[in-house]
Amino acid sequence: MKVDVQEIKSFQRKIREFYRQHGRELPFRLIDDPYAVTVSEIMLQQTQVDRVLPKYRAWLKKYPTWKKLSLASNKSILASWSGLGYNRRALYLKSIAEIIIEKYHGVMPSDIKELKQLPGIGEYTSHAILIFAFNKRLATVDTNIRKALLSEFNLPPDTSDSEIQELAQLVLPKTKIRQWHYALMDFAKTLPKEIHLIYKNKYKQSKFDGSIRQIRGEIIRQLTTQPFITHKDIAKITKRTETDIAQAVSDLQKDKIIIIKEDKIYLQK
DNA sequence: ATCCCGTTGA
DNA sequence: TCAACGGGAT
Repeated sequence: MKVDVQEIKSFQRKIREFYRQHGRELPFRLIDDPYAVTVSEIMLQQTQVDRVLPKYRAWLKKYPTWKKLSLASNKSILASWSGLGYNRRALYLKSIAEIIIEKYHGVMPSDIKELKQLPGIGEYTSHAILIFAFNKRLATVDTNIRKALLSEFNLPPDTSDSEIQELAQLVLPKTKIRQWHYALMDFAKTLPKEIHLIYKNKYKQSKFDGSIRQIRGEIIRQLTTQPFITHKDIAKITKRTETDIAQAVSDLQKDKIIIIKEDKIYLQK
């Protein structure tokens, strides 16, 4: 991957100018507290900003620190998460809080390897935390930034993640790394979707109505208002087949979201 | 009906 | 490498 120095400079100017005129001011762009940054980044995984905003504010009010979060019940956490989807993320966040309190004595590590060990934190989020909370000069690539780089440098849609990461590092400015990433993300939003992602139906999801997912959601919703539930209760509420319910329960169990004791279904822990 | 979009585990 | 995970606005 080689890119002309002048090309990099002009790209940087273009992105910076775009940000000066069209950059979004978002609450999680005004803070660098590692806890708040982590909460925002995990909420923002697979989830639009507009959906995250009210939940993010409410979450920080209710659980303002790692310590407070580590002491919260799963029931309370899942209730706060309701509406965001991918409920595993809420439990990941609580696990992270427990690890930070117990293993790191309340201080989030700033080492990439340590960060990636934490549940729910992968390639993108570990880098994002280092950039937004620890002010590191590092690049991170989400699908929007990927789209911006492919488009700007005329790269083929099948360019590998490692190549994109390398390019992102190459075009990284010397300073204001946080703003650079905000700018890239905002700029990328204005670009058309990647054709091959549409072609591969990457955004396609199976119908919600009648899905196992629908039952999963209902079970979790019920468990945020009562201590346990049975297969029979679920059948009555959802009017779904025993097979579908068994599947949903088994999936939730595998995801460590629920546990079963004497035919009763409880939230984990 | 379509759209958004990172991590995990097999 | 790839399926599974999610719900609400439009």
